[in-house]
Amino acid sequence: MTSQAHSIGEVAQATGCKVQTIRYYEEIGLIAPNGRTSGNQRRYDRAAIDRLSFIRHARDLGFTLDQIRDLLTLTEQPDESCGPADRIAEENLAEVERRIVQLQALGTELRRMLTECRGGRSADCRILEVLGDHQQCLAAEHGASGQSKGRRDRRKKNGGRRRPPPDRGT
Amino acid sequence: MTSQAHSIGEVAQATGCKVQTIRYYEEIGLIAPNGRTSGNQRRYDRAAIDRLSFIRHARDLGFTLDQIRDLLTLTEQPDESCGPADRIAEENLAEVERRIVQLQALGTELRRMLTECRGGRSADCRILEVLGDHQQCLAAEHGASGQSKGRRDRRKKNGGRRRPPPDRGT
DNA sequence: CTAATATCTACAGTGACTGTAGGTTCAAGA
DNA sequence: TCTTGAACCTACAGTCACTGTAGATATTAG
Repeated sequence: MTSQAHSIGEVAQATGCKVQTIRYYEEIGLIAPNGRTSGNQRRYDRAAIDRLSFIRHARDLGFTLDQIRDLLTLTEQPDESCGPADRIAEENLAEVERRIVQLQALGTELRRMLTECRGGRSADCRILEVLGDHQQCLAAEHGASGQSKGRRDRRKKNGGRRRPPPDRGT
Repeated sequence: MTSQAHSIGEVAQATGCKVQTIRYYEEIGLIAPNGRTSGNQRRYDRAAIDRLSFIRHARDLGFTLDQIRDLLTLTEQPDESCGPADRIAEENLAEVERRIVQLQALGTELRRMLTECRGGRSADCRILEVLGDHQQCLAAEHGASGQSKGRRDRRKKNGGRRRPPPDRGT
């Protein structure tokens, strides 16, 4: 009855999430363990595993964590209309379709570049040439990057250095 | 002077990059200004604008900055074979095609979820049901996509609805 | 009891930027 | 010449959705 108490490792195994990812989801408030052992280790029940499976599946389907948060709220209100869930899925589908169109344009352009350039010197390379001159690009409307913008809370104080400049004399 | 000295703002205008992005590219060693004014402001010539246009175009076509770094090196060695450029483009094309296939599977699944669920209570919602149970998912092989996009406000159910998409324009 | 394994916290790092604070420089108008 | 105010400067934090590390502690099998 009392669904057994699973360790975080078992939950990770069962859901296909990494241990760190589960802890990360906890940090941002998506899931919580039922409790802890006397030695402070997390323990989860069956419901937590289901919740995590839901999250994982939705992530695989391209939902953002914010969208998933909303979907999870909906599952907790079974008598409410599921219109919001519809809307989230629609939003997501529209985004997926936009990205497919974009990627197809990119694919076309890349294939064209590749068929036009087969060997030779860099100076004659169609790839480099096309990249250097957008005029030559057939896919006038390729804007590939899926940028994101969003927020979430606290943590992280970063001072990370990047790869140092290669220091070629310009 | 051969080529006029442009401010970073003019270059941003001309290439469609943001001012910060240009400074960021400088930080990671992709471009550098020709020099600075006595007041320490960056000045660019025509070649820098071309280089930045190249970068921007390649980014739009889905190349990573690391790939772009390699492509730029190639443009500086016009007598070398352009085989490496070919290979980078091929790599990119393969990745693009992989993503298209995945996104198409996602789209199919989302459309199916949406057509099966039209209104009703959350408790009966096919979307939430399918997400909760991977068995019900036709796209058996929708793997960790890593693709996502989204932005919205505040975590934890606030009412804050979406801002207009701040997508970087093309 | 010991050794191996699992878990804990806290933080840095990823890619490709974007945003902010607080100061400085530049160019145009009075 | 002086004064605005826009554009610029640096330095750093923050974004998404994690992943990886270090060093300490807990649990478990033998």
